[in-house]
Amino acid sequence: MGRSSPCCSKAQDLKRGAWTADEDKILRDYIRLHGHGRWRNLPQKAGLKRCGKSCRLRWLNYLRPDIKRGNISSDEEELIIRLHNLLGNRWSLIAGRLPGRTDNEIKNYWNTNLSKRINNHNQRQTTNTSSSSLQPTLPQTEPTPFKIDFPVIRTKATKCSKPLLINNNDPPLLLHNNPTNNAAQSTQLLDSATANNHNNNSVLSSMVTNQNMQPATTSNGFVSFFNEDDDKELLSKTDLLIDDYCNLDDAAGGFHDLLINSDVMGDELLLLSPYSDQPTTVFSDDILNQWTHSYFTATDDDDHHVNDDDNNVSIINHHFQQSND
DNA sequence: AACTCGTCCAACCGCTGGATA
DNA sequence: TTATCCAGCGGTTGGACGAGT
Repeated sequence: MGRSSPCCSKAQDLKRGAWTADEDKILRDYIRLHGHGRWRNLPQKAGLKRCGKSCRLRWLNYLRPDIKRGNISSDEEELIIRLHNLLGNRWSLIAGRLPGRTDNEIKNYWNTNLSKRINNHNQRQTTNTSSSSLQPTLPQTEPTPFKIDFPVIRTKATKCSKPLLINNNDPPLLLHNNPTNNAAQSTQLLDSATANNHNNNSVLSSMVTNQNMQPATTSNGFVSFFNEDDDKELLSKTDLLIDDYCNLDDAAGGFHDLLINSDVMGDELLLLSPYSDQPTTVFSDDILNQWTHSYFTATDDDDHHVNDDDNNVSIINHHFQQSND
């Protein structure tokens, strides 16, 4: 793979620094007319003396219509902390769980607010525990910062562009990580499903598994749920995360609960990720079954909820691409 | 009022890896 | 198979701003 030539050559006399309102308007108007993408050529076409990267960043972090303005709420803050515990500095993944927030915003918020608070908190905890066991506990009014001594999930997202349609009458697809279920076979399995089910409601699947994970009875990675609104919705294989379509507040067992209770998974099997020197969190079949069952059989009218009987749900167990290829 | 210092955050930079010719 | 394009990611930077002296 070659390195790209720098798109923002300093010799090109491109403007840098803060954007003006005029530039914003030009970019917004251009994207409104032509859509975004092709960032490299966009400035020239739009008449902006900026590099494509700069335009892209300005659009994504500021001009996008779905950007959420205003302070991070306490709920959002708590979610950021919990997601950071699980994902580490994967700002884009974290941002993906916070609608309207950008990775840059979350990263800045973390660096300027949360990391300090958490450091202070941990420092005080260390002091408390080292000095005396009779030290009073921290006041309960202390905001949520805490540190779960729990391994960060390291994912390796795999981008797939191949459209996939799966029969909604088929049983949910569950890919286990086991020695016979490597990435190629998973792809084959899904492609086969694709070929057999092109007239049916869509469900998105993903297929990256790790061929060295054992035992066969252990599932790891993430699970995503998909409901279908249209009869022929077309989705693409892509990288997924837990709760892409889950209600975070779902008391029946959504990701929120999983995050809140993540420390209870300490008893679950931990395996080494093939591409990281850090342990990978593994959800046992029991947890997955319990979680998915309660989720599927939840009986409210939320659009995100689907009934187990409908089979228009696919369970996708995925992630962890073999890195030693 | 002038200066210093710390904080915040928009923007930049280097890099990665998938897509494609 | 290789080179290049391109979008995206995460770390870093630097200017704006407010608080303190």
